[in-house]
This record gives sequence, C-alpha cells and structure tokens, in this order.
Amino acid sequence: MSIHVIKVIDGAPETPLPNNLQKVDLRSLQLGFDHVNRYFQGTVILSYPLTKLGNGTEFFKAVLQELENPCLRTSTINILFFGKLAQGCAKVVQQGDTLVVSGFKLAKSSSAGEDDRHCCHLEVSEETGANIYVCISLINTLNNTSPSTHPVVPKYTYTPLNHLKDGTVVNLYGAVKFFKPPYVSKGTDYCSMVTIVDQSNVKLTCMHFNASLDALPKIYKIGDIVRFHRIKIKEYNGQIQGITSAGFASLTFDGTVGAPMVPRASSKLYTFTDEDRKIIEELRIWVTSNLSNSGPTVKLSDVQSMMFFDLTCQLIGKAKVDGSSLLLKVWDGSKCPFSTWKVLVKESDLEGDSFLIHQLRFFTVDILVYDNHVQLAKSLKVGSFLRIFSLHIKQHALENQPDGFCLEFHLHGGTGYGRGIMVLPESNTDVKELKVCQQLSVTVLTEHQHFDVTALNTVLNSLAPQQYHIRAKLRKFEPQKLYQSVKLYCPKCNSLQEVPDGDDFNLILQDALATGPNPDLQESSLYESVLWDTENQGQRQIAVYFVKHGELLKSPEESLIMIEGKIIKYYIYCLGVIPVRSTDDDLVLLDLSAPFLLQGKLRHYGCKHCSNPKTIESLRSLAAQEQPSWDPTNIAEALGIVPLQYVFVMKFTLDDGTGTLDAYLFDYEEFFQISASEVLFSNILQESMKRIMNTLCPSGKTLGNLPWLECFIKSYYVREGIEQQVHYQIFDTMIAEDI
DNA sequence: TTAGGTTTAG
Repeated sequence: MSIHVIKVIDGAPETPLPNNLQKVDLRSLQLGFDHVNRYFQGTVILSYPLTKLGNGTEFFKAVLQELENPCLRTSTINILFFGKLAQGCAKVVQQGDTLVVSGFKLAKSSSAGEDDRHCCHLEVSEETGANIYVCISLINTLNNTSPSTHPVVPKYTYTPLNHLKDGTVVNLYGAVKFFKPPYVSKGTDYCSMVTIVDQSNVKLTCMHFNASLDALPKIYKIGDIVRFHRIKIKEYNGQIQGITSAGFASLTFDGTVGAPMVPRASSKLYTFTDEDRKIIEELRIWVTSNLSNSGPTVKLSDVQSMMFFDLTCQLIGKAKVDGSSLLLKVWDGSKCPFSTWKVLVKESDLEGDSFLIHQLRFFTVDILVYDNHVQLAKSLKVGSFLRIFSLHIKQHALENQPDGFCLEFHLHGGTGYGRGIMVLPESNTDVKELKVCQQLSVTVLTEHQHFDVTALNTVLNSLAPQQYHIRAKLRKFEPQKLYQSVKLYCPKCNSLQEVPDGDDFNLILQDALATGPNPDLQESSLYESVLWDTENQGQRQIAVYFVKHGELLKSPEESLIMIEGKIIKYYIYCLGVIPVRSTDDDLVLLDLSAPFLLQGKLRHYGCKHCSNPKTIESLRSLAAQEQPSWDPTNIAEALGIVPLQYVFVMKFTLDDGTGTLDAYLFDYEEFFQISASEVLFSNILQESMKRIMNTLCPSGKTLGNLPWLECFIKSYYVREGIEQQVHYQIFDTMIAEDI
C-alpha cells in the first residue's frame, strides 16, 4: 500500500506508472468482476474534510470524474479512503488532481440513485492493498506563466443551450440575460438565479444553492459571461432549467469586448485554456449586438421620483429600525439634487463612524431595506461596497409645504426583478470608479451644481465664451508669495495695479509736511482743528481736523478726522482718517498714490484715471447729517473718488488627467472666505491662506495624491496684438467649509 | 430542502 505523488511535466508523468496494470473505465466497473491488476483513472472534482468513523478509523471521501466522458450523466464515482490512506490522501489530494487507483474494492454505493453517480463506489485501504498515484495537476491558470509546467487538464466539452436534455449533467457557457443576486433561502442555503443565453438564442434559467456565498456564481451585471461545470438539467413546469449538482463550479467574466479576462471563480482551483479564451471572446462579440445591457448606470445625482434602479454605493452607516426593516446609509460619490428622506433612529442604534456619517450627511441617502433582505443586510459590514438592485424611489410630501417633497429610498421585500443586495469586491471596476468620485473636493460650487462635469480636454477643444463645471487638481499656482497675489482693481476702468507700499505714502506725507498747515484754514464750520508741533522737526506743525457732525463736535472715537503732515498713531481709534494738505484756499486730498482714507490698518485707495477729486468742503453735505454714515463708499463718492478694490489675482494650473489649463482666480473674498483687503495686515489670515494653499496644492505629492477641486470656470477671448487668445477664469467657487 | 424572473404598497 502506498501513495505516490507524481508531478506531470510536459504531459508525461515524472516517474512512470506501473505498466503491469490495465485501465478500467466506469462502465466496466461492475460488481462481481475481477479488478485485480486493473486501475481506474479520474479527476478529483470534489473532496470532503477528513473525518473519523464511529470506530475511530480515519475516513476521507472524494468524487472522481472519468476524463474520457465528462459529460455523461454518470461520469463520476465516489471513492472512500480508510485508515492511514485516508490521512495521507487528505493531505495531498486537491480538486483538479488526477488519481490513478489500483488495488481497490468495489462496493454498492449507499447513495446510489440519489446523486447521479456510479451505482458503486471505490474503497481503498491498507487491507485492500491499494496503490494511489496522485498526479499533481499544475493548473493552467491565468497567472501561471512557468514554461516548464504542462497542465493536466481534464478535457471539457460545452453543450450549446439548444442541445440540452432533461436529466443530463453538462458544462455550459452563456451570457447573463437576467439574474437575482444571492439571497437567503428558506432552506439551509443561499440561493441565486440566473438566466443565460448563447449564440443559439435559447435561454436557460439556472438555480444555484450553496451554504457559502462564495461558492455561488459571482455575477455583477447583465452581459457578464458565465461558465458552469457539472450543472444538472431538469424539467420544471414544462421548461428546461439548470440546477447546481454535486461538483458544480462556475467562472464569471466581464462581458465587455476587450475587458481583461479575469475569472471570478467559485472555487480555488479551476482550469482555463486557450479554448476558454476563444469561447469568451466569441460570446463577448455576440453579446454586444444581441443582449440589451442594463442601461446607463444611475447615480444619486441623476435619480428621479418613482423609479427603480440599481445603485452602486458604499455603506456608511447601518441601523435597526424594527423587526421587518433595516436602515442603510449609503453614498455613491455624487449628490442627490433633491432633498431626501432621513429615517429617525436612535444614535446608539447607528453603526458606523459617527464623524464620517456627520461629515457626509448631505451626501448619504437613507435606504430602508425590508423583509427577506433584512437578514442579509444585517451581515453587511460598514465600509463595504454594495450594489443594490431594483431600489425604489418614492416621493414623500412634506408637511406644511404644499409643493415641497423629498425622496424616499426603499428596497422592498421579495426578489422580483432581481431585487437584492450584493457586496462588490474592491477590485470591481465600478467600485474603483466610485472611489475616485468619493474623494471630496476641497472646493465647492456656490451655484451651478446642476451643470454636468466637463473634462478639461473638452473645455480646451471648445469655442469661447462658455461656462463649465470642472473637476481637477491644482498642479501649481502663481504667485507663490501671498503679498504678490493681492492687487488693487478699478471696477470702472478694469485696471489692475500693485498695492503701494508704506514708503511711497511716507514720501508723499513728507512733501505735505514741507508746506505746513495754512493758518487761514484752521477755523471752519465743518471742523475744528488742533495744531501739534512735531518732535525734532523745528517749526513744522501737524494739523488734526475733527469733522463736526451737524455742527457738533463728537468724541475722537466717533469722529472722522483729517490729518495734515504726519499720521499720528492714535488715528486708529477714530472712525477714519483722511490725509490732507492745505492749498491757499482749501484743504485738499493728497496725490492719489496715497490712500484717500485710513481705517485702522486698512488703506483705501482711489483710481487715478477715474477719480475727479474734490476739496474737503465736499464732505459738508455728509457732515450736515446728525448721524452721518462715514463708510468708505460714501466718503469716496462725496470726494469724487472711484475707490479701488483689493483682490486676489492668481493663476491656477489645473489638471484632470484629460488636459491641463491655466485658470485665473480673481477674488475679493468669496473663494478663500478671506478678505483680500484685510489679509495684508493680519497674520492670522495670512496663516489661513497658507494653510489653504497647502491643502489645495501640497508640495511633494504626485498628481494622484492631490485633492480634487470642484470649480466653475468661464472661457473668454483676450486680444493680444492681432491674435485672440482664450483665457479661463474661476468663479462661483469657494473653499469647502471643512478643509 | 431551498426556488423556480416581472417590482412594494412599509
């Protein structure tokens, strides 16, 4: 008695099989015949765990299939191993191996007539003097590229669907026309159903049962291609149908022409040959013109009331509701344009990352799952990727709002129309796509959310002017220095200029100081003045004029003041300071290179081209009011000044993988939520800006690791010499609240 | 054994 493990190389056994034996086929295996010096050869299609019999003897059972006639109804036979042989074989024998068995005993099978196998089984043990040759099948899987291994592959034949006969066990290929994802049956197993069709245009509905979800065919969508081995054909209600039989195994492939041929297998070991490849390629081509696919994938962003659809999503949260329903909070990377119904549950009942649930609260939808789906839904892990089939959307009228409504999402009980839930692996292409969509943008649109996203290459190839919703990453930006990005803009002549620095201002003030205040202008019904002697500057004086309100003088904190000569520190406590100089007749504004108004640290400038400065007397009408409004706009208007506005002007180089374009950002404070006029003198705001830019465009990261920016941009023509160039500008876009 | 295509009605 012995077990021989034989590697098969180049189609030939590494060590020779004994040549004194004669091969016997299944038909010749009959009780009462002499099987001494005979051997039986078959492929292991199934094996069971090693167990012990009541008397303590080790026991191991496997099912062998005859290679020559794999499609015959009874091409398989049970083989029972006892004692040390059971122990030894259980260790080495795997599904797909070929066994050569001699010295066996033939006995009537106890399951004869029930399992469509041979009416007898083989018994092998030390006592029978058995010899077992285990030919290790070096399976020709897709990943096996070793040239030295030659597979021992059982030769499978596949029956076209128009040649099926009741009562046979066959191997099939077909394209999925309809399917129900696995659901919990009322028996002991999961059940799934699939209707397949092939080039003969004949349909076959197949039922699959297994206690393990993994052992059922992994069908994700209509058009997938399946290969079934050892499926039993039976008649039911006058129609032929397929049903799992012992040793059933399946492979499923994406049905798209040109897609990678990666099998989703129901068992660890499987064969895959060039012939399989050819069959799949042919079926894929047939599918494109003969099978209507499931239609465009519906995302949460394109749902409508009263529809049934399949949703690919991620499970964010889960909660029990009552005995017959369960709540699933899911997200698919897009945003539903309608308000959606939120199911009230106790926070303690909600499973999932509460921070994430809160963060995604405007993106997730609540799905109520009913009846038979509850059991499967309970076992779903938060974070897993799901496809929910035949999800129903209902409109729910809102109380107190005659035309208001929100959408309810229901997965009703039953399995009609393939209703159900399936977990998708992370390797699934739809899951990969969903993960990309799920990356939250660091910017959001303030308007236009309903615009579809346009790829940058489309934008680049289109005529201007147009507006686009784009999604891209920030490759680089200019200028790098924050102070260089703040400019002064004239909304009247559209000119841009640099913000003057403090030194320019001081020079202008020095000039004014040289002349000195005009003594004739110190008395006025508009103001009261105080003269100060400057320190260390001889006779020169500084004049401070306090503007009266309705001819009353208020406290300095409530006053607008004018200063001639030098800006003294305490001006920051006033409502505002207007730097002035004296002429022979009037107090007038300084050169417009200087600010026309100071408020705290903020300097207001006027446009040199568009302003028509008036004398300070022009403030009289404003000052005449009892409660004058000294805001910069009113003051500028009274003084004939067109005020300049502080803006951020930056150039963003955006990239979405399809193309790259430079878009200008022209922003007062909407985009950054930081005022361009205040940022120059606030360290806190400058730090916020740095932090934002570092989030948008972190240094040292590859494009793939950069965050997405959701932007609204417009294209426009700019004349440069005789040529027109298309430029792009970002607008109606802002930094997301939570970055 | 189970389910066996054709939407729940919450």
